[in-house]
Amino acid sequence: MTSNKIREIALSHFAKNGYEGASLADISAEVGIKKQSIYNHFKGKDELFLTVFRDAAEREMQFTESYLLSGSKPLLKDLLYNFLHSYSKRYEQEDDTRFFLRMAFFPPVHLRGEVVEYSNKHLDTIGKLLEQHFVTAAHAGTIHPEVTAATASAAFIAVLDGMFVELLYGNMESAALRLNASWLVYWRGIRNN
Amino acid sequence: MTSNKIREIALSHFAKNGYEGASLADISAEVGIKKQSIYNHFKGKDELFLTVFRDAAEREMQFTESYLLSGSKPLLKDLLYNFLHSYSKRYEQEDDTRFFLRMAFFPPVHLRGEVVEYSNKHLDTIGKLLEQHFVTAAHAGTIHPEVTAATASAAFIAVLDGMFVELLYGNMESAALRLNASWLVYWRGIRNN
DNA sequence: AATAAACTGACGAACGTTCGTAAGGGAGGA
DNA sequence: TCCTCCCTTACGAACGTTCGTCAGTTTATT
Repeated sequence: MTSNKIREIALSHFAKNGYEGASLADISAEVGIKKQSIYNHFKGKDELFLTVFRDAAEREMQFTESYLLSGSKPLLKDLLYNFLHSYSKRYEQEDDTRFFLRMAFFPPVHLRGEVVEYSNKHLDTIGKLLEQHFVTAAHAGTIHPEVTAATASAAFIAVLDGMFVELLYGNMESAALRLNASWLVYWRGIRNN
Repeated sequence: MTSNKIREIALSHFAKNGYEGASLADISAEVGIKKQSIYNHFKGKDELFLTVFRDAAEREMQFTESYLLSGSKPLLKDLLYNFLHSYSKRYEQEDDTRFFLRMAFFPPVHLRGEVVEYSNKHLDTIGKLLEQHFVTAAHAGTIHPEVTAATASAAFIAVLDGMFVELLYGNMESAALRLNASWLVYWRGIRNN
């Protein structure tokens, strides 16, 4: 399906060059068609972008939920640690995450509203899913009483974002280094004993 | 001086819209001149951008050094905590930091080399300046022996970046909330006792 | 025969850039 | 003081290019 091919390639271009930096000419060239042919599948650049963005947002959401909704209840320590590593691997392999992250930070001005809405939804979901685990862990005494579930959750998302930054800015290796350091300090900071 | 006015306004436009999103027409209009007149002061868009970027990078560097080179040696806890808060306030008030951060993440493709070079220099400087304080603190027994100076430093920069993300993506209030959480967990994670 | 999806061709608008030109001010000599 | 030369800075007009978009036509599939 050409439409899907356009989606895929458009996503990679948006991720790499941003909305303004990505041109329909370049995208269509890589697809192997003329840029005018894109209009057989999408009304215009905006619709193409929003379609691609919504798809990516949904896949991000699904990944998160599939991880944090797990019926099995692993140890908090394992859950969090694996989540960080899975997400970093995901970032490395999937254009989705790079694209989603870049657009969440710097959306095209005239589509800002829609983009921000989806981004917030995603963050809220992560936050709520996490909080459940932290509350459970707090009751079980896994977390030090000085650290509330809300605090542990907020700090964890900060660790996640810090990892994203290093992935965006540095590379896999430097991100792994930072992740190890962040995780060591973070877990020491919230654990009980 | 018109040249400086161009610099200032160009910086704010680059910060808000990115390199491709900022047009010489918009910039010059806000300055109060025609876009052709910019060429009396700069060879072109690239030179304007690089000039502005180098200036911003230098000011960022100066801010960092003035803070972390302080001849007086405050307590590590105070130094770090105040640094985080000062930087968040700086981000709020200065276009410099927003601009620098955005361009470090997503530089214009054809100027990537130069931009990355300056960004790395800045990060290295922060890292080295921090490491000194952490080494000192480690010798003084302020930091828990399980946490090396390098680890504490890397984790702290991650906290800083996490704060940047929330500033970029959220707002001052949400950033303050996250900062409090991150800081509480971080300090618990590295302190001795 | 009908329909989807590719094509060619052209459009106005915006982009960064270059040209020649004119206004203004300071320096130096008559 | 006046005149001239030069330098700076602004301008209008236009450049070639690229942008996203629209209309009409051909090709391929069913």
